[in-house]
Amino acid sequence: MDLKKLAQELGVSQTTVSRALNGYPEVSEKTRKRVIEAANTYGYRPHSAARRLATGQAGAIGFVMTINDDVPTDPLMMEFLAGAGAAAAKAGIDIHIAPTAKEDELETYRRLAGSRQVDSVIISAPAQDDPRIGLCTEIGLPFIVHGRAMQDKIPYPCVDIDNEGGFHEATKLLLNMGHKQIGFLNGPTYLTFAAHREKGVRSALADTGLPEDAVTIHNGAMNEEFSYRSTLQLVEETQISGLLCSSLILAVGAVRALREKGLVIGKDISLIAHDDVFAYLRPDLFSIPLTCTRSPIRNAGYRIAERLSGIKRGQMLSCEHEIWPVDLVVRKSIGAAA
Amino acid sequence: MDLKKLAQELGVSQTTVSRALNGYPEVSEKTRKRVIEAANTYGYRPHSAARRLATGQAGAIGFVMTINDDVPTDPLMMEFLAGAGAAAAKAGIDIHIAPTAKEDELETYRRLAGSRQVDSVIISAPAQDDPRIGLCTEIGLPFIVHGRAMQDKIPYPCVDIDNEGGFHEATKLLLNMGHKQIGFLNGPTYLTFAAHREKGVRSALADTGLPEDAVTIHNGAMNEEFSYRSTLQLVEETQISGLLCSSLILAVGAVRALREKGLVIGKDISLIAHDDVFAYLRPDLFSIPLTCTRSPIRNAGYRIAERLSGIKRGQMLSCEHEIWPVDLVVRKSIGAAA
DNA sequence: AAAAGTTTCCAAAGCGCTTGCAAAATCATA
DNA sequence: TATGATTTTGCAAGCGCTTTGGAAACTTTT
Repeated sequence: MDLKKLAQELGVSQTTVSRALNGYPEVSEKTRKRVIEAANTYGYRPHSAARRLATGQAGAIGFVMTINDDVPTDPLMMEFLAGAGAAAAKAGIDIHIAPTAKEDELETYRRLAGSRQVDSVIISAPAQDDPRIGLCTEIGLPFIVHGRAMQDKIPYPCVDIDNEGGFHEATKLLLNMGHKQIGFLNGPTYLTFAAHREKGVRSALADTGLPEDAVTIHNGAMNEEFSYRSTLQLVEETQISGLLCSSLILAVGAVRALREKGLVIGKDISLIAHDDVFAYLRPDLFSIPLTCTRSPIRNAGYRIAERLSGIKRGQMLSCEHEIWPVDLVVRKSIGAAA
Repeated sequence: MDLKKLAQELGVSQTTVSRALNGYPEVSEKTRKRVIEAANTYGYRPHSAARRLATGQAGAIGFVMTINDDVPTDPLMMEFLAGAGAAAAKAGIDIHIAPTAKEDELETYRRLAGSRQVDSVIISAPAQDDPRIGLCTEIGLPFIVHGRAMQDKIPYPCVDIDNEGGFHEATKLLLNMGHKQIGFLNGPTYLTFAAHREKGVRSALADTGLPEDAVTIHNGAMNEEFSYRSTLQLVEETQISGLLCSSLILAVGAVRALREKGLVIGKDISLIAHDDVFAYLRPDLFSIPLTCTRSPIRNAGYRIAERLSGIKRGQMLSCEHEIWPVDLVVRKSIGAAA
């Protein structure tokens, strides 16, 4: 059933049906009702491609997903997408996933824009000076960054959490409890979130008058093995009594290493990790419940899609930086320094 | 830059440009080369909606993602999507994510088909008698089931792993090592994979001449907490010396409970879990490396998208059931019964 | 009752691409 | 060189929707 047939069936023009269905005011309520009813009974659905062609809008938000065989997919991405999807569904638009190899990333954004498959895109996991921001600005593809860049040449809109503040507070908490040497397992510093967190940690040390080498930082892939090895090394080679982890996955590896070394969490070592809120890995269910900085990544996905769903192709967003506070949830994994 | 302009620029007709770019044979190689070069320098990309409208093909595979606030997203979904995405990218088509609340699920499939946004869909996590199979067959929306149904009224194509065989083998292994009482933490039995796995376990018992109550099964949500509680209960109320888990997440909870009870894995209790292969949770990195039935879910995603990417809208697939064997990887978490 | 203003509807022109059919150009054969 | 066969190209008609510019029908005003 297409527009033409439906219009014939009703004995009105296609124009009228289209307007009635799309809520235009110049259709009498009586006609509108009749049209809507008929559309329902016949199960009419506009052909999306036809509508897109006619309106010039894609009705979709793009999400470029980089997949490399050697790099595992991020399980948090699904949480993020669930949030974005919910907001998109509410606005009646779609999430368009564009898988790509890392090296073809920019080309994928170009393709998405050029073929008009999406009206806007989400830029996730931004690097400090991420080329995608420049690219999207240049080609007029509206976007929101999930996270932040660390450049001020090009303004851009973003939604991010206060990584610096969160880790500042977490570090301060450890310091206040008397810890003098701490370890920090973090992501690679070319990613902004990692850089921000490091900044937060360092500023807390400075505030307390501790030297820079009071913290030993390991940067690396955010997986369990990296964290296990790093923790072993930290325990063997330094005198840390506090440990910060940039994710719960890292905390899992740390816990394994600490246990192996016979160290008791919350007593010998105080542990704080960042929790993106992921139902399959809950900090309160660790054998020693974990103190966490906490911010649900699903909410970020929702908010970004929400902001994006209003805007049409070509119309750039206001470059507002929306920074959310990070909660600090205290549980049993921390204690006073010996 | 659109077709028309590009054609003008080259001094040929739109037809010729279109044909050259789409690899039709009736264009001379000389012309084709010229056209392709021009397309590259001008950065021409066909408007996807226009092409879709003209060809009647959507060029996308649909993936309906149910999101309910109370039900967490499945992290494995991302692995699956990574595989599907890779195959889709290879074929030059897209994965179209359609988020939906559980109760609107069927409606979402209808909408996807009606508005022609996709040429085909993936049906994942099928229930024993899943209504989606009937629906898609009825409305002529091509699909492949990831997993299987348990009905034979309607034929359907699927890609699944041999859940029954895998758990049969795993159970047999435990029985051969002398275990007489085993526990089994499984998903809800309305989901086929869970039903199949139970079947495999039971048939192994029967083969060995053990009574039905040699196994105690707990069905529930596949999360860590369910598994933790269930394991505690099993240990307290039964005499099990072997434990099967339907996922690594369940194994995590089981390990926590067992450790808490002071039971040594591989000695007091033998543990086998199913591993969907998920880089963030590796069975070989458990403190006692885990024996597993193993099948990468990413491969399944790849294969399904691959099969789907050839077919065009309306053209149903052959109802082949593609069942993959499941590996049994033995590690230290199992040992002979006392 | 005619003029002016409103409301309701329609015809037709796109949107940018593909493709059936016909025409033009090229080649092969007699 | 003429003729038919073959390769290459172009014209124009869609694909199904939105939307502009009016026309037609109806109300209100004078």
